[in-house]
Amino acid sequence: MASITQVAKLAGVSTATASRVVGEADYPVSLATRERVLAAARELDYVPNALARGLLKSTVPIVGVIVHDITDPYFNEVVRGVEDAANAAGYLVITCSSDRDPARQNSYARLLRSLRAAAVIFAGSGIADGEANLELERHVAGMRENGSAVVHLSPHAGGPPDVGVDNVAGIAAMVAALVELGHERIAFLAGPSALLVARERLTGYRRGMADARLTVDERLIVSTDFDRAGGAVGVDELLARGVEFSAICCANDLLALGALTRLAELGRAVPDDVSVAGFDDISIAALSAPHLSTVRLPLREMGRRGFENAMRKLNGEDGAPQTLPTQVVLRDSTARRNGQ
Amino acid sequence: MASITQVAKLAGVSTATASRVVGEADYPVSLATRERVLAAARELDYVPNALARGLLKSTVPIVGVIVHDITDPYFNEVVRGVEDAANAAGYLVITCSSDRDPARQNSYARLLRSLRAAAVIFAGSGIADGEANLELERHVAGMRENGSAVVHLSPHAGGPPDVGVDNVAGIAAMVAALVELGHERIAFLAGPSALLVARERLTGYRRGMADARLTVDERLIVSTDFDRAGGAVGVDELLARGVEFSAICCANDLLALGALTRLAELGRAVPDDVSVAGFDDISIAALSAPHLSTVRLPLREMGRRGFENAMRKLNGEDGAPQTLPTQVVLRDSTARRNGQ
DNA sequence: CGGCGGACAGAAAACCTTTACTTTCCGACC
DNA sequence: GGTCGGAAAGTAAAGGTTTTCTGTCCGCCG
Repeated sequence: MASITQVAKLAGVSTATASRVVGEADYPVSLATRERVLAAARELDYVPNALARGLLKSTVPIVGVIVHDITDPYFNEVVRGVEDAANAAGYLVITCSSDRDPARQNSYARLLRSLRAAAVIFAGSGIADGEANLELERHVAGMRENGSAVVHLSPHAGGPPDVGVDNVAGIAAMVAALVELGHERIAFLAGPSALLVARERLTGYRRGMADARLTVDERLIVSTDFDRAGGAVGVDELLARGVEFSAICCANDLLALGALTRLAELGRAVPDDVSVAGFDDISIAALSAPHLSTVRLPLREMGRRGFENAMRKLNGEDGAPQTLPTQVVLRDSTARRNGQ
Repeated sequence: MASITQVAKLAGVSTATASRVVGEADYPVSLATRERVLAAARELDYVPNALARGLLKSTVPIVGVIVHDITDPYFNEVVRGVEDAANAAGYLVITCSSDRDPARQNSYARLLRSLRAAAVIFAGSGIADGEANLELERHVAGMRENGSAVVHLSPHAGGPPDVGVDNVAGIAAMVAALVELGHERIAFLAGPSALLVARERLTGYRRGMADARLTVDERLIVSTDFDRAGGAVGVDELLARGVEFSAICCANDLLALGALTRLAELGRAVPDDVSVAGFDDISIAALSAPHLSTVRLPLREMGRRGFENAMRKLNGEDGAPQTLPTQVVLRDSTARRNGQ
């Protein structure tokens, strides 16, 4: 492949001059010379070597996004937001699905570091795992030392996110909406307790119940995986406990969707027998039968802002944390409590 | 950040020796020396610079995947497959959502080229756009010249895919299944005619009809976008044409899902009034109401194989084309024709 | 007419690794 | 004892780019 040396030779100039032309440097080059270089570059189909440039600048226009699973609608929406913003700025996006495995997350962090990615965005929630987090912290420190930006979109071991939402208020608002519909015995499918974001959402549930002066029956809270299967298991567990409830509030949409499926299999009518609410408003939430009531998170916007936040950090600006708004959207999976 | 020079200095050896230890080269290094180097590397938190290494080898362990939209379940499933295989081999994956815009696709190709990515996988279908394809061909040639592998998972301007499915046979099989259920007036939502894969699927429809000795009523074929909105529009168009049909076969699941929604709005019962079939079997196909009958494509497997094919090409092996099997899966959106 | 500054161009260093080529050393063999 | 060979270590070049530092040339001012 053609190098700048070859372009320079063909144009009859030094590599310095050629570099200044193709790199659009702020340096005077006469029009005639410029055109000759451009012509040579076109002729040789010259494409600058990002590795050489990166070696020199010790960073490359790549931003890594570490997610739990790119297949999860929550994450691919966020990634798309990052991509849109990154693309406009000439950056490429590396996606890394860690499957919530701290070891895999660390291995990704190391690869991204070895690549000198300009920024790394952690889209998923932090995991409570002291050992692994120690190594992660080392990598994060290393990236920062190298001048790379590190951005979090969810609560993590090091504190609150750089760009995020108020999970506590969001869930509390949904609980309030459920209470408004006459529900008092509200179950909560909480997700994995090791996930920081799940913990926040559980806190939101407690807060919402407290705000409504309702006491929390601990048997109504069940820890689950953060996917559809978890939703089904959660419903079964609730039923097995034989505890009464008229609504199920879920820590995310996937759980709610799983609950919907299981409830249908069991012949429980939603929303007539029981109301179900999700959280996140992933794209398929409006597609289920019945359409899912949920709390909308500006997922794509979070991705965009995450990238912008990274750029600000790269420019030495302060990248102050931002909290984006959430919004309760009531569709068909919730209804006024039966018998009211 | 620590360089190998610093590691070498700390360990009291030459950079060559240090490199041989950390790079796990096939070269004898005494145990004592090895341990000293390793200790120094650990102490300095040394992470090799992939850019410097890449500059030397003129390739970097990155594979780019160009998709139409990472948010589309079809593509994120494929990407996940690539990622799983790539990850196991120590490669990172760059995803590029082109939104079916040839210009954007080209800009991605150029960036990937400038990065000297080891391989580029085109997951989406080629687009019939002579002008843009010319530039794309230049980029592809440039990559190959650089020793990078280029893999296609869908039909493209240059021919059939390296790893793909038989779209014609797949759709024909679904048409046969519909015929088996007694349907004769089968409509077809064809997707965008500029998309090569959509053309193949249309051919499949014609083939299926011909196999059943049914004549094709051209008014039953409607070109649409390749998303849910397109499915709704397609249904409206069919109705506007006032043409009779008892089943709708769709060129992909998103279309079918959109058709399902629109049909429900219109009060047409599925499958009692009309049967609906999709194609791809994306993860949400089993979630709709009613559950969608469709043709299963081994999406994740295609991603995995795509990566493996790339690796084979990189190793100079022949990366012969593979066709993966498809399978008709009948769920609840199709039924025996009314009145039979 | 001497000198100065601006516009333009080039030479060379630096970024970090890997590896082909040397060099050194030591034991073994004739 | 001299030589050969292999193990272990080192030297230095190369890969492509950007950028600092030097020049050169020309017009203009005093």
